[in-house]
Amino acid sequence: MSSPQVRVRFAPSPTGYLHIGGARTALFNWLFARRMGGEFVLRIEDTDGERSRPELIDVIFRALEWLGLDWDGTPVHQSERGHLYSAAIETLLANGDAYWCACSPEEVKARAEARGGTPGYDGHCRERGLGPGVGHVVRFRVADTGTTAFDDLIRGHVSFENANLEDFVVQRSNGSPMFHLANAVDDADQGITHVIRGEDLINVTPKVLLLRHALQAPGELIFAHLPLIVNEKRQKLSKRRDDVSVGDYIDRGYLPEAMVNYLATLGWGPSDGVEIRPLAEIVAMFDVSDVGKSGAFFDVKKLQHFNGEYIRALTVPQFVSRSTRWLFEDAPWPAESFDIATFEVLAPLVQERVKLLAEVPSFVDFVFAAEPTIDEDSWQKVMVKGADLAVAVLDHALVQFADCEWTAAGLDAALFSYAEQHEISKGKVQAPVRVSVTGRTVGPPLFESLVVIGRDETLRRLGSARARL
RNA sequence: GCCCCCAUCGUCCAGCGGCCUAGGACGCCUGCCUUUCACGCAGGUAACACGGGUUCGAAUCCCGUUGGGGGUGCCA
Repeated sequence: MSSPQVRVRFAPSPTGYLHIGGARTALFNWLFARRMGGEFVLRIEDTDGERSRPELIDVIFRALEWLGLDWDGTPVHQSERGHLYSAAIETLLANGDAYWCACSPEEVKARAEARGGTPGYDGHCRERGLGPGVGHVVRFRVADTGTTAFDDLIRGHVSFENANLEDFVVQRSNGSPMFHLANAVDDADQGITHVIRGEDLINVTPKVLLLRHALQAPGELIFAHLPLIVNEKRQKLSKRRDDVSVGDYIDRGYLPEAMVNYLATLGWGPSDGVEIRPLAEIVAMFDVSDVGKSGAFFDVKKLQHFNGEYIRALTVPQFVSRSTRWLFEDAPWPAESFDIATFEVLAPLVQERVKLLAEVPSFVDFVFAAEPTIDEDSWQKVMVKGADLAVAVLDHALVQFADCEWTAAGLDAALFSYAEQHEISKGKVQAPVRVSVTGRTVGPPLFESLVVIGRDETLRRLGSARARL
């Protein structure tokens, strides 16, 4: 009757914000679950009371929601399941699979150095028959011989010599469980079938396997270790040195569709080579065993390209609505001078020019600010080095714009009559007007911009710039 | 040090023994379009780390070397 249901989990630790690596792990778990018609559940791994910051849990949930990775059921918090871990530890102790250890971290380290620098616990308390006590931890007894191995969906057969595994801690001296233990217990308790996680955790897999075996966990857990996402130096992305907070990408105006799509191309790629495509298609094509093995560089330039594509694919109303946040928060103009209807006129022109939503204000600031912000390089190039032409063009525009038809076509005819008369390229002729009115050499199409600004203000800015020459 | 993993253009992916003169995408360069920028379009640049095998045949399989990464916590 019950076909083997697939159930995967994303298990963030609330010691920081959701970062790019975590988002990718969550995404691949989600893709696998949705592809297999299984479940994707969340587990908050907050066994380390000192490092966990409860307030971050909600931040992580919101980032997942932003990405569109919906989860099944109610998230489980390890901090509320202490009894399960305690019971497991009791079992291990009772069966002789674990023992109490009174060695402090300093002692363990000192003995390791005395041995010749090989790190790790030496089994000092293995046969001492110790019981609970202040500063005592519980260690798992790893067999001295044999191997612990597993077949990874991505990496194939991976095996470890037990002799290279130390007797690791399963319960801290403060009584809280270590994550391997909580992990083994929860995966079994929650009926997890597949563990898809970063390769940085591949070395703890034998510990979890040993624990599961000792605890007689039912079924077999299938692992898939994802290649790490790396920085330009090909090192694992780090919160300290790299720009990895998903929240920061939200603030810069990346679209979640673009982020998720891009993340899906890191370590995996559709066989037909079409990278930018709807999530539903990715779900349909996804297969964990097709995931690559080597680290993938997080290329922001390529992410931006994806984002630009997604922005341009938006309808104009969608673009306007998605941009609003950047139009009101920290915008480079007084809030009261902003007018959404005016923005809507320019929106289509801005939409095809930005790669990030956060860039939107810089394309329309000259409309809402009292004065254009003059870009020095632009001014130098057009108004100083090209002063002669600038003077002539501005004088021409000042006259022509005073009574021409105030439409893009009317302005075009009025200004470019100068280009025709003097056989100068339109590009050169429009530059002084653009810099005078918008402050820069680049921006949305000029005449549409002037229409929005209005005749009076355009003439005022033209006159003001002319006076500076 | 020890353990584990990895190795195709600068980057991401395709390639799963012959279809490879190695394909697509980003980036970069050139041109076209054009009132700037951007978009779009047309081109170009550029890779199977090295050495041995296996095979009629290897980017694809095996071994080694080199290089890179990860782990080595009473963090996860």
